[in-house]
Amino acid sequence: MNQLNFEIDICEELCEHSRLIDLAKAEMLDDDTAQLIAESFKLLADTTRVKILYALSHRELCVCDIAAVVAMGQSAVSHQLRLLRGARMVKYRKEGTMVWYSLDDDLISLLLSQGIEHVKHKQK
Amino acid sequence: MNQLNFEIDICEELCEHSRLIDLAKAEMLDDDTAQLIAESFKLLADTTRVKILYALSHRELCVCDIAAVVAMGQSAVSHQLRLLRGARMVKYRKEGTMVWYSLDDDLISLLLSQGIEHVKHKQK
DNA sequence: TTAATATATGAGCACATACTCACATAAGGA
DNA sequence: TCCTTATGTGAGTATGTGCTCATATATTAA
Repeated sequence: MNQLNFEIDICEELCEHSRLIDLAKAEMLDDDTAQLIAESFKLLADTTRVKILYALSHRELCVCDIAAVVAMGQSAVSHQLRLLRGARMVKYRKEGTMVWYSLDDDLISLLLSQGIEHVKHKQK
Repeated sequence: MNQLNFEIDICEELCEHSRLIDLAKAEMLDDDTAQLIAESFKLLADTTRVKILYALSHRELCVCDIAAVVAMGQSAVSHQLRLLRGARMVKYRKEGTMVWYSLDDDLISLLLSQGIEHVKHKQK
């Protein structure tokens, strides 16, 4: 009688539905995983980086080309590339003084295109 | 002789590769679209919101249940739900004084699971 | 009406982020 | 060697973000 977990969605105590909460808690992502996921999305959550990744999803480009394409300064682009490199979303190869960047894997490109889908869908 | 667009990837002037840049510029997302995409990802770019959306991807929950599951105050959760509502990532229905939230469409859940895939993949 | 409960929201604050500017580094050519 | 070019990075700064706290709103019950 000390357990009151009815199998119905009725407010028990303080509005909380213990059964639903227990279920949801049991399958919840742990803090570290949730944070890693958030950090991945964070890298896709900036206009400049979206443009950079979108450009790279079509072809390899060097830093100053990227700067020209996204219409930002070389320094700003370099800073962003550093973040993307850190998350291994882009890879690069050096050729003399130039550095050519490309996407590190296809999942990024897939995520991006689904973001685009989402936006189109929400615009109706 | 005033056009120097060789079909080779050799640095022409100021390092920029005009042909690549022209191609990339031609297919580049316009500013508004890139910003909408970034704003969508921004909503997935926070640990608390990731947890909320993940919980809602399994079942409908009311506000205080969500608060219990993600271990945050009701106010904090309410603020986050407001953002998610604004982007139509979640929908809700009122039942008395309670409000039940659920995901607005399956694309969000798909995006989330691909974010999770990405993290798993990068962790090797 | 009054009280209780569930949710929403405005203000304030601490912290994160994305630029710019100046300069560092690295590779090539004269 | 010295100079030029391509890229990287630290510092500073303006802006954005996500919480807490207090309070507002809305619904239900007494």
